[in-house]
Amino acid sequence: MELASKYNPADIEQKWYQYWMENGFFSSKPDGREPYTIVIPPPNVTGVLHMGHMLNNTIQDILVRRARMMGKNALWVPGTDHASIATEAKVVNKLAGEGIKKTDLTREEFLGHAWDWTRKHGGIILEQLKKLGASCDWNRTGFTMDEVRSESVIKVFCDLYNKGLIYRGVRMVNWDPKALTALSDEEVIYKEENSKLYYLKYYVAEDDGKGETGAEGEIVHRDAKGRYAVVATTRPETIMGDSAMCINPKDPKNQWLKGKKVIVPLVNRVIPVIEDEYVDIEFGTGCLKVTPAHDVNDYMLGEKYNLQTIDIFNDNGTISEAAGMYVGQDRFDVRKQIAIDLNNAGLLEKEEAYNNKVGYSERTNVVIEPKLSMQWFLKMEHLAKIALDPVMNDDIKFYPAKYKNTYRNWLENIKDWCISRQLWWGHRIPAYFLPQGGYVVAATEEEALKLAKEKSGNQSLTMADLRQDEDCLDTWFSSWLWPISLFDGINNPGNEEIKYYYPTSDLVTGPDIIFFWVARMIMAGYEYEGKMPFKNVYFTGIVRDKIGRKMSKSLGNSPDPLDLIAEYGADGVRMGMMLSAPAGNDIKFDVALCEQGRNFNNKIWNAFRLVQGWEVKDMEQPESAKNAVKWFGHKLNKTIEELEDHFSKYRISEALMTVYKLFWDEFSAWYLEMVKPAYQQPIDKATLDATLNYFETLLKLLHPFMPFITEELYQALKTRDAKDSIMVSLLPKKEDYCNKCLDRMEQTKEIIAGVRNIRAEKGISPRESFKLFYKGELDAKNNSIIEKLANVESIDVTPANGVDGASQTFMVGTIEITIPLANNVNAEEEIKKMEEEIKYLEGFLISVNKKLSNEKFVANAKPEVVANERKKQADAESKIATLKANIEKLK
RNA sequence: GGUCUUAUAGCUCAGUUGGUUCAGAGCACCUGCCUUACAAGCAGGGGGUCCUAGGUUCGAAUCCUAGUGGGACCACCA
Repeated sequence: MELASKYNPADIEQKWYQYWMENGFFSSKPDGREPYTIVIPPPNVTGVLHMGHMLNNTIQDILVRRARMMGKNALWVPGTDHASIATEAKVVNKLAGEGIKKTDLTREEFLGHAWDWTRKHGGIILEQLKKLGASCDWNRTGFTMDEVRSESVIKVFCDLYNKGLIYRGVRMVNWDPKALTALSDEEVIYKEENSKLYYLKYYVAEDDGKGETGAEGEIVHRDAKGRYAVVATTRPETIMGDSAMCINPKDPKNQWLKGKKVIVPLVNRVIPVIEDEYVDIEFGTGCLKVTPAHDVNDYMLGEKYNLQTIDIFNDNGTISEAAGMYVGQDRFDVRKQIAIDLNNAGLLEKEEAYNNKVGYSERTNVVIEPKLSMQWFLKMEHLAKIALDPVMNDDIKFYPAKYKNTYRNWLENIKDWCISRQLWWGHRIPAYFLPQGGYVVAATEEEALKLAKEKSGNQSLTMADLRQDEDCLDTWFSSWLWPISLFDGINNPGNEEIKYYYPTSDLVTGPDIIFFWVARMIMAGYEYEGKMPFKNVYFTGIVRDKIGRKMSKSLGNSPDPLDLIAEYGADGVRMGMMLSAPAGNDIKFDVALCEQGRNFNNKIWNAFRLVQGWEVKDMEQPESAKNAVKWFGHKLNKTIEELEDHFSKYRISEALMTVYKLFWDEFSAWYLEMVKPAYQQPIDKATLDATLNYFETLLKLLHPFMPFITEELYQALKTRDAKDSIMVSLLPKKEDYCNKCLDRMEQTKEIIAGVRNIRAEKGISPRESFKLFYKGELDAKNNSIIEKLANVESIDVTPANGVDGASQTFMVGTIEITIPLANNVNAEEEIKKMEEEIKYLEGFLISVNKKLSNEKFVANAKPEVVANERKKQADAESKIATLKANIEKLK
């Protein structure tokens, strides 16, 4: 059957994925083999595939497919994350579109909608991963909120509570006024912003009207209304919450304010001036307004000096009743308005442009409000301690290692983790409040009731008397158990699966979640399994567009991965991703790389077309083919060795490039040309068999990178058993190879290239054959190959008196090759060329001689280095002599 | 402000303990070819002050110092 000259991936990808699934090649059960385990970083359940996922999952698939083909029991566990805030926000939006407010629904009703949404959109991303070729064991698909995982989360919460590591209290937390929930520190992203610094007048209360000029250095502001202090603030809308003004006691310019009281502008409340060294004398005017309810540092001052805390914001970021003014208006509207009002009242001294950093919610992208509230916290000191050393001493290896620093830095400065969220979509906190106050923590209602009875001494309590905490847990409080909970290690400690698959082998993820997820998994791993959760962590880069911008929806610079797959094939896209993705570096993605991937697929396809068209005949194996077969065997083994080295260092893009060159340059451009019979001529059986075997080996080496085309050709190469597949075949083990043979072939290639070069220069057709002479140590083993590929009719030693007539020479190492050319030589040109080379060699010789005449060099350098220089010297001298002789002859 | 990281061809990057394998690869580019597997191809070719300035050394892309320009993370700025 005639095959198309272009490979069409669409035809086969679906077919083979189906085949793999039907035969259960992805699934794994514990057995006697060495396990190799990866757990997927669970994508958001309602998310869609983006380029970051493509990169991440391609790498995981390459690793797991390779491990499988190395005979390990390879398991890649897929799953999704319930993504508390993100999903809840989506559901709230969707309901809003239908005119339903979350506040109009009961918790149960809302969760009903959320589950509907999850069922509808959940798993789309997993289907997309299948298009990419991901070899996940789909039967094991987990979800952070399914039964097993939920039970694990609750159990762990109770355990940590009972260990005294979880506590509840009022603290200043990051409040998201859109999602209406607290966030952890890690969920706040600080962004540079061009804002304004407002200078507000705080008049001194009970001013005597006269006042004194300040002592030297003091700045005393005074106008018709009296003396005043100036406070610089970026947030004038918070003045309603002011409860003090603070100066640095050592600040000379504000000495006059000591002990005074000042009046909050517009609000007209009188507040004290306090002194604390926290205040930066250099900043603004050295006067700080203290708003304990709305700033972390002010909160500390408030605690220290026992100041009143006035919470002027509602949860949604509007001004509360407590403010007394602007009630119900949005905080940013009020900022604008209050500046106008202050100005009109003569209370705004000036405005300045100012650059500062503002915290935004990672999920909803609204400005975070520091807010005092009652939350649940996990103490981190103990957990940080057990997680630090294993990474620092490389029990768990980071690739690239530079992230060890980042990791240590975070762990050494860690703060307690706020784990409660004022959301419904998530694991509800298993704390139950008693009617008379206090609470109990328990995994089930029954236990809770029992504990409540004990605690209250009231045996007649019923469930109806208990009220479960409304909050749910931070999403990461479930993700951090992922490598354990996927094997049910929390609920069934020491079960067969957790014993076999844990610790997992490699984790592939982005550095952006090193704190959110990686560090916390390590904590949970040691706390609950007493062992690391994974042995190696491969941090991918961020996928950027080709001019370096982060890919984002708003920029519209992110291609749809499925469109790419449709255009270039999954294999082509996988290769495109990997070509540009050294570990840890950001990758600049360019569709041109997918094109390169597609072209490579086509190259493989066409190599197959050639091979499958050969007719075998009972005939002797030509000398050239025999030598080619031997050589390629060595080449293959050497490359396998290189590949193993690259993989051991997680240099995956280099590994790919190595196979790429092996297939394209060595196999297609050289080997196949060497063994290829003339057009429509048959091939001998030995060569054909060897070639088919090599082809199969190459497909195996390529398979982890390009699963689809390799399966297609593996199956087409020869008749296979019913349930055979390349993906469960074994990679060849590295065997010894002969370096001398490899070197010899490199020399052979150079000679062939030299001859081709002369043809190109002189415009001689490849069909015109000629004789070749050489001087020097040429190993004759590959002569038949030279004859074939360079179209040379004979190879002989150059006669002592040279070649008759015109000729052309070139050097390959120390061997001088001469080709007689009847009428094609321009003597002058040749002489000129040779003279140029002599000039270069003489310059080279001078530098070598200089080195060798340097006594210090000869004395200090390693003997082999000196010997090398001597050899260089000798070689250069002999080359010069040869060239000079040739010039003489031409003259 | 602190910590870390990085600078090599037009682009993306390799370059291990300093020394013939040290100035490389892929892509892009230029020239010639529709040569019966492949123009998504074949054969050739050009291209770099290894960021700058010092230093160590017989010898530096490689080690040290400083500077400049990227990048990342952390902290803080009222």
